[in-house]
Amino acid sequence: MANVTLVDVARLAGVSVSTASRALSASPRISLPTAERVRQAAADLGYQPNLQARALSEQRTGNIGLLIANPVGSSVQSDEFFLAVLDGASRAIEKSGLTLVVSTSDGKYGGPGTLPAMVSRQRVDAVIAGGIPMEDAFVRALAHCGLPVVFIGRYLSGEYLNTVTPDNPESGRIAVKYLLDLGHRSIAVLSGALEINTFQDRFRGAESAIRESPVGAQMLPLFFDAFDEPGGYEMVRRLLTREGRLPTAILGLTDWLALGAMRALLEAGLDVPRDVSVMGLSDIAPAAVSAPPLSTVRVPATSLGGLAARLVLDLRAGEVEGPVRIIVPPHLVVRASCATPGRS
Amino acid sequence: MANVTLVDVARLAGVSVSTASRALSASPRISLPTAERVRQAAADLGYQPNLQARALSEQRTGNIGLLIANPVGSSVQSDEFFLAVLDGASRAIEKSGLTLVVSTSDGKYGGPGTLPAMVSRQRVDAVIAGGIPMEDAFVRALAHCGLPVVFIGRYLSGEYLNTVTPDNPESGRIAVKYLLDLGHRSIAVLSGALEINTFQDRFRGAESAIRESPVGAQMLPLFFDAFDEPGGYEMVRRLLTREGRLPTAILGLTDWLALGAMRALLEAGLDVPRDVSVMGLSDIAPAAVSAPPLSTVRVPATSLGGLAARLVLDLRAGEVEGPVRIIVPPHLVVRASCATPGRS
DNA sequence: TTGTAGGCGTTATCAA
DNA sequence: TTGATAACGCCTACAA
Repeated sequence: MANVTLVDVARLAGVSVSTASRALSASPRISLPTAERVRQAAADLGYQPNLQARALSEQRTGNIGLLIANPVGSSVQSDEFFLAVLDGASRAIEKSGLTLVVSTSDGKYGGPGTLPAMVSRQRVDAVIAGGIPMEDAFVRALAHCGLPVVFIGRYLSGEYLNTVTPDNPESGRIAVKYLLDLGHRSIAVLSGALEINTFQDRFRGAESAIRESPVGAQMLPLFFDAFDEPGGYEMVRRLLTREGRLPTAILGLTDWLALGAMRALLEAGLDVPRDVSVMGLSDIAPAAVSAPPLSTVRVPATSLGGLAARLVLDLRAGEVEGPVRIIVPPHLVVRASCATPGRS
Repeated sequence: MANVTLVDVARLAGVSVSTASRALSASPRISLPTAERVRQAAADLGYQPNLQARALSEQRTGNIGLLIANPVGSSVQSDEFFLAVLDGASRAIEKSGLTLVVSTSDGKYGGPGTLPAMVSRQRVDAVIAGGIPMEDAFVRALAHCGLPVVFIGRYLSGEYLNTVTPDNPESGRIAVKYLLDLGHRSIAVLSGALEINTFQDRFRGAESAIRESPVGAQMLPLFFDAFDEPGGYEMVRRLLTREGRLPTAILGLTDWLALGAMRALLEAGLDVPRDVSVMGLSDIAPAAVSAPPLSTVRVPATSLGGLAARLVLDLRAGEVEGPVRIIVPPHLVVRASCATPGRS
């Protein structure tokens, strides 16, 4: 039953190929009885259209590319984040009968002609691109490749791209507000480099929450190149060795940063949350099972994938003009790593 | 430069299309000068073959499917495991000019005709399937779909399938041997259900290491349906409430199991590794940063993906007959969660 | 409403 | 060694 073609269907239904084609594509210029007869024949034969042939004829592949710029082992961003994105995208794309083509990429731009193979070899109609380590030049090149491109969690200031991003400023704000509400007035914020706009946005959100708060509060910003667990650990190690009072709360702009911070604190004999509260941002799996479980702000990865897929599908179909920006709201996840300060 | 076809190349080189085709496919029956001329023309024009057309002509798609049966949020198996597999597969497949098509799947078999869309719609030439929650019936149906299929980490006893699996018995053995060498003589083993052959194999390996050891040692097997972090936690909670001496070491047949065990131990005021040693199996990211960092046995996920891809490519090319079983060796990763017993 | 014919870009067969 | 020519399976004017 593998090689049933439209010719077979047409023959069985006693019509020509073109009629069969029209009947199956629900074209208007067809009589109801013939349409029904063709559909029946197709069903009986177990006909499946050859998508390669259709692609050739329709001048488009029916493939949507997903580019994952997330070198394994970098732990730069949670791996589960991308698997969730992939899951969301996969469902949405399959539902509309298209195919998801995936490629990992280093996200680096090595001059003209260095576009991902799926793009340069014309294997896809549109692409979804995600991953923090994408270089600006790479993003720019990709954005102008001639295909609809939707970026997840990444944008270029001053350029209009199709993007689906978590509301990063809001997530920073939510985190700080929560700490403020608990009564903290001295909060350290652990961030990756501000060149990465995810951090810039989260940081600004955190900052604005402090600024706009009626209660006076102090923020101690700390930056580091590595925004993974060891990075958070290292930052807090340094924090511990310096003079003066410790902040009563530490916010990691990434769960891994927060987890690293917690490790350093615990190792120094401090109690979390009694001595210092620790707050994360992302809600990756380890956050739920750390000791103590990490309070954090959840970024909905599966939604991001699904939304990006639907957007890119609309763009491909020409039903949406673009550029489009979709912003997905985060929400607070309270666990056990934060408490009211000052009981030490 | 998008729509340069072979016709354009042929015209520029002053030859016919068929000659151009042969020249570029490095066919033997071609003169060196013409071949060179054609190649030059192709390069000048930035020619990229239309793979849809090629697929149509060659009667195969040039797509390799990757099926990921790993419902997000189940934390059944580490997500990063599959992202690593994907990364390995993606690299290998792109290197040979083919395309990776990915689909998430629930791994359930709902009767005939329930094969994944990528298979039933003939979008791929071969498939790689991975994921623990795959049902036996699903595996069987997939294995007989008529395409070459390689399973990662999954097999059916009594059936010959193409598989790429970590050496599960060996990993169990390595873990237990390490504990034995440290001097432990009473080891609890935390396992998921033995119906899942991954656990059966790991468990048997652990068992055999105990049995074959010249020193007498006792093993306390514990089983549970959930093999995630809460599962490990729960098992050790129960272990702690019962009579008698505690084992001096606990082996989780999954890192998450071990991490859960560690949490229960720490919560009960016990010290790891002074009071009880804890050992994992997998080496997922959180293992490296738990407190204390988890000693474990590493399962090389990226290699699994790469090997599966190369195997499925060979199968597709008919260069390998099959069924083929590839077994990948694990290795010990020593961190800080295990120590010599009896100093409590 | 239906059928005929041409084209999408490749590869493969068969003469020349 | 090369060049017509015919598939591959589908879609879509255009004609009937």
